[in-house]
Parts: sequence; C-alpha cells; structure tokens
Amino acid sequence: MKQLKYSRQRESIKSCLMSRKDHPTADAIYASIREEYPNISLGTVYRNLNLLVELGEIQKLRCGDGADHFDGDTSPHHHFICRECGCIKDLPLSDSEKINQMAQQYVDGTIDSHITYFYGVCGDCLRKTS
Amino acid sequence: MKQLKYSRQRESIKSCLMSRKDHPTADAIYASIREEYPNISLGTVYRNLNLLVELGEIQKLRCGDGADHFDGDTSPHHHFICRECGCIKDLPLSDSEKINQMAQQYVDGTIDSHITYFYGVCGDCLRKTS
DNA sequence: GTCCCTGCAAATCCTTTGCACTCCT
DNA sequence: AGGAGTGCAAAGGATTTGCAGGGAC
Repeated sequence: MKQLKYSRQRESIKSCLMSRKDHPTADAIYASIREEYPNISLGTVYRNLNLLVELGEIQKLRCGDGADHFDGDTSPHHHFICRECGCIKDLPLSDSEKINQMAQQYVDGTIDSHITYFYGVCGDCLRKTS
Repeated sequence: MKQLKYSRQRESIKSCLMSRKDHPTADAIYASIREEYPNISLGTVYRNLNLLVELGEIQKLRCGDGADHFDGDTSPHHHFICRECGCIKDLPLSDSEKINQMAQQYVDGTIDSHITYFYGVCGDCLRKTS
C-alpha cells in the first residue's frame, strides 16, 4: 500500500461528505469545496474521492442517472431513488448479513456485500402531482 | 405512444440479447450484431437498446464498471458481480414483493421495484488464485 | 531531498444526437 | 407518400490522466 500524505483538500472533501446527508456527485462536491478552496480542481476532487473509496472511508453509488454519487456513510444501508426528481434517500435495512447468506446458496463464489437500489416516487413528488 | 415500425436491426439486437446468458454491454452487442449486419452503427444499437428498455422488453444494469449492461431477462431477479473479473451472474431471489414492502415503511413515498447488486469473487477467480 | 499531491488541460470512455437518406406500412 | 429507422460523424457529459510545479515529511 502506497504511503499516504496529509492534504487539506482531501480533508475538506471528506468532512464535506461527512457533514451532508444527501449524496452529492463529484461536481456538487467540487462546487461546495470551491467556496473554501477556490483553486481546487475537479481532477483533484475525483482523485481524492476514488482514493477515499479505496480506503473504504466513503461509498460510491451508481443509481442510474449517469453520474456517480458519493455517500459518507459506509455503514450497511440501502437507497431509495425517486424516479421523478432523482433524489436519493437512505434506507435503514437490517439483516444485511442474512441477505448475503441467503444469496450465497445461488452463487459459485463468495459474496461479501450487496447494495440495493429501490425505485419509486418520493412523497414530495407525490404531493406535488396530486 | 409513438408508432413502432419493424426493423431487422432491432429484431437482431433483441434475439441476440435473448439468446445469450451473459449481460453484454452495448459495445459487445454491437460486435455481435456486426457479424450478421456489418453496416449497423453503434448509434443504432444504443437507440434500439434504449427503446427496448422503455418498452420493458429488456433491462439495463449499472453494475459499477462504467458501462451499461443489458439483460434480456426481465423477470425479477438480482445480480452477482465479481470484483476480480467483472463477470455478472443471475441470482434467482424470491420474495421481491415482500422486500419492497419491508422497505416501504422507511420511505415517504411509493416503492415499486428494486435491484440488488451482490459483490464478491466468483468461483472461477477463487480457483485461479489458489 | 524525496515522493506524494495539486492544478491545469488534454485525453478517454461511453452515450447521445443532428442530418440526410432508406425502408416500412 | 409519410414518418420511423438507419448510418455516419460530430457532440456531449462524466471521469481519468500526463505533466510540471508545490507541499508534506
């Protein structure tokens, strides 16, 4: 494993991600960090996000809208994605281990994790339409 | 809904997808169709794949490797993705309705479907390593 | 001083789109 | 004939990468 050096950009990205409850894209994080470090570049944001994902400190989500989203919460949980507005909400699903084991019987290999994406229409959009 | 006309390219894409058990990318499908129709263009492949997804005849998967994969099997089932070789295998998970309902209690809105991606190392890769 | 990290810009990958032409119906 | 579908190539969006300079240790 490569030796890691401190960088305030990385710290800033990490704390930005930890402090928000949404699941921003790289671009949204970029915009946010820019307020504190106007010179930071998008490339740096991507590099650090990928690094943090490798380190297991954050999670990358591909919910289907083309862009990657990032989640500072690495505890096992799932996601609800609204078809209308694209918002992403956390879903505290238990029995993560049990679900992996359940699936295990169908696979030649080893399952160590899973992500579930739930799709539907969120309450806000439901109320807007009606 | 727009009127649909026959096209042999679309038929070919559809039957290609139905006949294979893997989950090819648009590019892989393109390569495969090219054997029969050397002049087909990648744009046409994408256009038809998206059309078929809209019609609900095939399914689009985003498993995390950047490219979209397509699945001719639209019955509710889930997927196992190998971290090593990137292969994707079907997983016959039952209780789909029940899982949606279980998640429903945590969400303000309506859940109508979900996809689960399981991650691990497939048997082939396990055996190769050891 | 060394080596990692950065900003910048160019490059890459995947996917979509505009246009003129072709093929269904 | 009319309009959906096609091939081609250019455009688009998201992400990665090469490089020279800057910062951590």
